[in-house]
Amino acid sequence: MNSRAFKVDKLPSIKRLPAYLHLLHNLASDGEEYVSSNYLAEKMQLQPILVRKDLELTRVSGTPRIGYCISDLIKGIKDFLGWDESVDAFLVGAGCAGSFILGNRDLMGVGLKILAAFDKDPRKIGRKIHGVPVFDWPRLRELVSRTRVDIVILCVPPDEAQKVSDKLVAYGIKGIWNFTPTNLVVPEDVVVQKEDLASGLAVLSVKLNQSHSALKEGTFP
Amino acid sequence: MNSRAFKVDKLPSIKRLPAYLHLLHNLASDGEEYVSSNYLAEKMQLQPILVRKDLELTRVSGTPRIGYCISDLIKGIKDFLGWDESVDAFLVGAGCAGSFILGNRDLMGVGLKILAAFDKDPRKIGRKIHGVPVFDWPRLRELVSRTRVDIVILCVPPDEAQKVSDKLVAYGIKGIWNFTPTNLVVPEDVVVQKEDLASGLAVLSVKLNQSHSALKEGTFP
DNA sequence: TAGATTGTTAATCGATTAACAATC
DNA sequence: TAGATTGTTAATCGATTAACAATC
Repeated sequence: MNSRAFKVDKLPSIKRLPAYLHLLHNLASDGEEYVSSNYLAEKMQLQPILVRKDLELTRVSGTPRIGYCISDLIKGIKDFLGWDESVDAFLVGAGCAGSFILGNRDLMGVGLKILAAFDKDPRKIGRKIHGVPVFDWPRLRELVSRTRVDIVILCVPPDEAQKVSDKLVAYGIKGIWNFTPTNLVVPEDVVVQKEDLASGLAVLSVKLNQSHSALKEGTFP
Repeated sequence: MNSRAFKVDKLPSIKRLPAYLHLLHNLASDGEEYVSSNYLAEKMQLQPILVRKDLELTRVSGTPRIGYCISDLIKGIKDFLGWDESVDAFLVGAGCAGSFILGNRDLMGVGLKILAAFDKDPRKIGRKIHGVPVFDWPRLRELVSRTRVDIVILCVPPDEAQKVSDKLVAYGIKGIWNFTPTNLVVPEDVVVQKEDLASGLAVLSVKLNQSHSALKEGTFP
């Protein structure tokens, strides 16, 4: 049971790495050379010790009194994530979700390069969205086999998601970034990362409710 | 330190609630009345016992041999999240991120109702995006005070995020759903939920790398 | 009744935090 | 040197899992 899901160590730390990367890029473009765990912790609202633990993943070591070398950290994080070279991906379904990703891919710190988008809508085919060409669905098979891309960003309507996923798997795709609310069933050598916006909203809702009632009860500072 | 961040209990469970809700809605529309923790666990790739623990949050109790009453669970989850009535929100910045949310809001299981969007782009103002009217930025202040909305979905460019956030706070907004990569600084009675797409990509990247090397080394089943 | 499923209590596991030594 | 910051080791905390009793 669940042996099929890749057990990855230190998932919470891994999830924080891109945020560190973003801060580090900002610092680097400000001309800074070193950064302390304290600084990163303050910006991200974490404990400094947690930051140091997280950065251990990169195998980069800091210098007491000085901090970590920013360019080393950037390299270290990218290296750890496999973002040293760009991550090539296709986008399937070029609706709102799709163009959201397309519009945000530079925010992801160079990690993501979307080579092509695929859609059924004839009005989109042949055009470009955010600089990425949109192809007709049938061309996906051919392009997958030609280009060695192994991530697909899945942004189709929920009721088509499983069907499309099955095809992607048949074409040899090994990683699916799933933006649909559908729980996909895939073979064990395929990795699915499901993105669920609603869970963020759930957290926000609960926190707001709690802060409201804390206010009412006067337990709030 | 960090006393300012609302400490919320059982965050992982809370994050899973919307996914249960989605499954339950599907089941309900198929005419099902009861569901077992086993079924939900299988769909979401979790252990059944974890599902039962999660559902404890709702205070709904199941019946041995039969399972949980689906409509009770739906009500229980919505109630716990404060989604029994719709969550009213404004969208600030109607770019790609914005229209992504607008396009996906029905997927969130009724939780979210976006009353209005605000943008600086004169071409968008006065039009509707996914049925939501787009207003000029200056009208935000007035509408916030008139409508009792307390969530804003923040989708502006990263370098404007802090400035806009300051204004929102000044207008009395208590919850910000932050889709920018900027680490916002806000007073302690304001809740910020930051959404970071890149962290999902990080997890996917690491899992893919691991599965590749497992394949090479033959450690993969 | 027998068997399936929930719910409770305890055990384990992993993430975060604390304490402090090492080092520049 | 003194002091700031990293890095190590142990402690704590919370989430998940296991075992099993309760119950329909």
